[in-house]
Amino acid sequence: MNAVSAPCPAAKPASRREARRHSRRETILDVAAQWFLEHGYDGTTMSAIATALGGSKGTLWNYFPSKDVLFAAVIDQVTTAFREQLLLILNPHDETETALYRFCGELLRKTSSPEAVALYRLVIGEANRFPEVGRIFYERAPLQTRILLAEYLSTAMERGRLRRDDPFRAARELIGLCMCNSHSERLMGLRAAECEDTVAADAEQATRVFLRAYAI
Amino acid sequence: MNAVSAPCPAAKPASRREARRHSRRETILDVAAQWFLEHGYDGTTMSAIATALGGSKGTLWNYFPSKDVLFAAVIDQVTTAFREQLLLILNPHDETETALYRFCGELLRKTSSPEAVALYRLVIGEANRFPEVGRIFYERAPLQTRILLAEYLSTAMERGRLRRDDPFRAARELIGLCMCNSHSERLMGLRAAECEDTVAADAEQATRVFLRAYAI
DNA sequence: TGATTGCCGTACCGTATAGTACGATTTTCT
DNA sequence: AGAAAATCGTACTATACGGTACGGCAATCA
Repeated sequence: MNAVSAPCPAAKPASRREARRHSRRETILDVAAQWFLEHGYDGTTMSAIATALGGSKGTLWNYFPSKDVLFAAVIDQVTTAFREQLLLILNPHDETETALYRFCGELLRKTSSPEAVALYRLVIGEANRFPEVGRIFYERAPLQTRILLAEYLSTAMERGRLRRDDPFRAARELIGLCMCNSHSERLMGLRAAECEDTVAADAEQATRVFLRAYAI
Repeated sequence: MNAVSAPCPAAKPASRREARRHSRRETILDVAAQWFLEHGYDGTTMSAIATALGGSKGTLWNYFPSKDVLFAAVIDQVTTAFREQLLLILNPHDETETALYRFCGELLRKTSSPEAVALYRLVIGEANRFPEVGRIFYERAPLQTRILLAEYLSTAMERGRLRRDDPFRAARELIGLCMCNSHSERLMGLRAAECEDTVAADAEQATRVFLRAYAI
């Protein structure tokens, strides 16, 4: 068992310096993330980040040896945060329709937030220059979501609630039915935020079509 | 009626100079398109384009007054070309299943080509800096495809081949079922080109699920 | 053929930016 | 308290890039 509320692995004795250094690093990552997400890689300058930090450039380079490295660290942190924020509810005690409907709603709300859209844009836009970035993001967020849903669908198929089929493929299809509504339009900047009514309607429609195709 | 094979509106008398100028402009657009698609906006320099042209920078600025304007012109040209290349077959005399299957296959082949992927990336990555670009691309390519499919579906519904429902929404769903298979993975750089077998399998699966959901 | 127009090559300007250097100052460790 | 580490502010280097200027050469036009 780990000690309770030990956020840091290997539990460094947390000398004052170490703690300060750690929190400073987090602050830098937060500020940098804001800039990268809002202005893209080239639109973000190290000087701007340093200024926004209220610190000097020397300090910035003390923590990250180059812009590339800082960017990679930001993507790492942001995708982790995104995955954690994307933990989705799939209550096995709910009616299948209800469970899926709620899942779709959550998925839509979270992937249509301005931050999520900015992250998608950044990852896709820099996929050429930083091939790692695409993989990291994909494996942390969309793939995890799909696995989670596939497990649920698998159980539902075994219990006779859904027609038996490849659950991993079915998961992809339900997610596709959700996202097809507006995700790419949003990525291209054609839609602002989504209102709750639209989300509910889209989630309901996706669930309905999916259930028709996978009825027993 | 327009004159036959008059590619240029207002049919300039095509003095030698005018013709030369026109073709030069096309060449510039082609070269610039290659660079922008492969390296992105910031990764492309005007000097590089000029060198690739075999010409000088002065000439480049003679045709386009700034990098922004050149980029906009490139997007305009490339999206137009993409739309034309995306004209899809929907033969009303085929069996519904066959028509849709062929449509899906074509759609997949065309949207998964390296050039198409590069274009999607460019548009999405620069959606912040060039808000126009997203709209232009969307209205020319994805929206046209969707309208085309919706018209076909509408007819099929009227003829009793498919369950009556909103054809425009149904079109979005079929396209979503196609694209969900691999499009976003490709945008993030996780897949290379697609082999024909995969395309066929994906098209078949999308058609099957769609038809189950929209059976009469 | 003579005037015009466009193109090439190259040098140049101004600016922006990643990254460095360094001395002064503050914070932390022992 | 005194040593060590981190931070700050600022000035600086090197480079890259968008865009301009200009003199000479080739194609085009009338």
